[in-house]
Amino acid sequence: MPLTADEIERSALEILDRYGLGDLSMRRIATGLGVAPGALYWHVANKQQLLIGLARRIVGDPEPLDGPWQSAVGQWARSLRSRLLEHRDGAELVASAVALADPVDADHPDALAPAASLGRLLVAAGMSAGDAVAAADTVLHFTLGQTMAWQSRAQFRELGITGPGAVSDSFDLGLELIIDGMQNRVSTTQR
Amino acid sequence: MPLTADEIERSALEILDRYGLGDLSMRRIATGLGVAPGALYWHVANKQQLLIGLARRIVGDPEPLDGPWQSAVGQWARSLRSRLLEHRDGAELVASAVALADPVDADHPDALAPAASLGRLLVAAGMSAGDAVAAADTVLHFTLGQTMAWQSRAQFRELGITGPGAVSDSFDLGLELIIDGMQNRVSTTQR
DNA sequence: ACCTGAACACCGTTCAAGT
DNA sequence: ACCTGAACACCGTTCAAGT
Repeated sequence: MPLTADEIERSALEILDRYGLGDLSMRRIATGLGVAPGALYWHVANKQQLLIGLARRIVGDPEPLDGPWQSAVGQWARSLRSRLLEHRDGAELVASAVALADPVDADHPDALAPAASLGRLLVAAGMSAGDAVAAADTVLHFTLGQTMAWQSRAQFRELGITGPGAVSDSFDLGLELIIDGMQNRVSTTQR
Repeated sequence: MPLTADEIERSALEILDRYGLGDLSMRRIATGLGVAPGALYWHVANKQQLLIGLARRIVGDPEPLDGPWQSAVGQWARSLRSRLLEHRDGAELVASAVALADPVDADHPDALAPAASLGRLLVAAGMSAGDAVAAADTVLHFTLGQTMAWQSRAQFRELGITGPGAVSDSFDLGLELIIDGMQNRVSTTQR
């Protein structure tokens, strides 16, 4: 039976997890599927689009967020972070896909815009639309960047290039700091 | 007269600015210098190290920061941002170099750690060492991520793939939000 | 010491031709 | 409709051999 885009993406994710982003080539995916390299291009436009598809899979659907907005923001960020950490080079892949897929707004529901749900939550909590977008972007970029650095350090450690001993994980500290900063926007804007 | 590492880096920066990160290959740099590809490897360990060197050049030396800490933090971030925007794909290049060069701490003064000076400033302003590292990292990752997304959107726009009209620049909003969040850490820790 | 020539082991992508 | 074979135009890196 014929190849499908879904099969290609699943196979690509396996290579990513086992060998890393640097070894994720179209030719390797094709070999893994027992197919000629050119065959992939019947199902997938090009490598960039394939990577965006992988990023979408890694990020997944937004969790339902409950409780007061402060803890919902924390939940959102920690959930994104843990999804990124489930795959080798997950943060790096998603960070560049977010930039590439960027036309990120409203009318383009297909965009890779994980912060959209967070933005809506912040509006519901009392933020202006502009502040909510900026605040959601802040949490998103912080999470992607911090996780990317953390993950690449972790991979160095696995290779024994230990560098400085356990760099304490400052993710939660940074996250709280951002949530604190949001407080003003919510209470200021609320009537 | 012989080639130097400095010459190679300068030549690489020109290619970056004119053709972008995707076209920045060792072979192209060599051609630009009128030299065989292998010649570069006498002066530079490999492409990764060369990219880290470029990132160091782009980031440059820390500006002297003055005034109250709140405005110094703003200065720091805006200065980093404008340096990233001076080069095509500057944010993307520096973001990945920061992750790659990571063993980022103390004893390794050669690391690409632009947030170090910011961390010292925050300690001087009254933060604990741990909070200062986390806060500086937050500003750094936010700045890299936001600028990377902004820059790639800007490049799409140049190609006419306009996507959504002028997405308003939420950099300053996000930055203020983070600075607000820092306030608590400074005043809480201060005696 | 510094560089060339030439090779090795790869890439992404296209496209006629087959089934 | 879906895939193969084969090509095109590239990569990063190594290393004997030259000067």
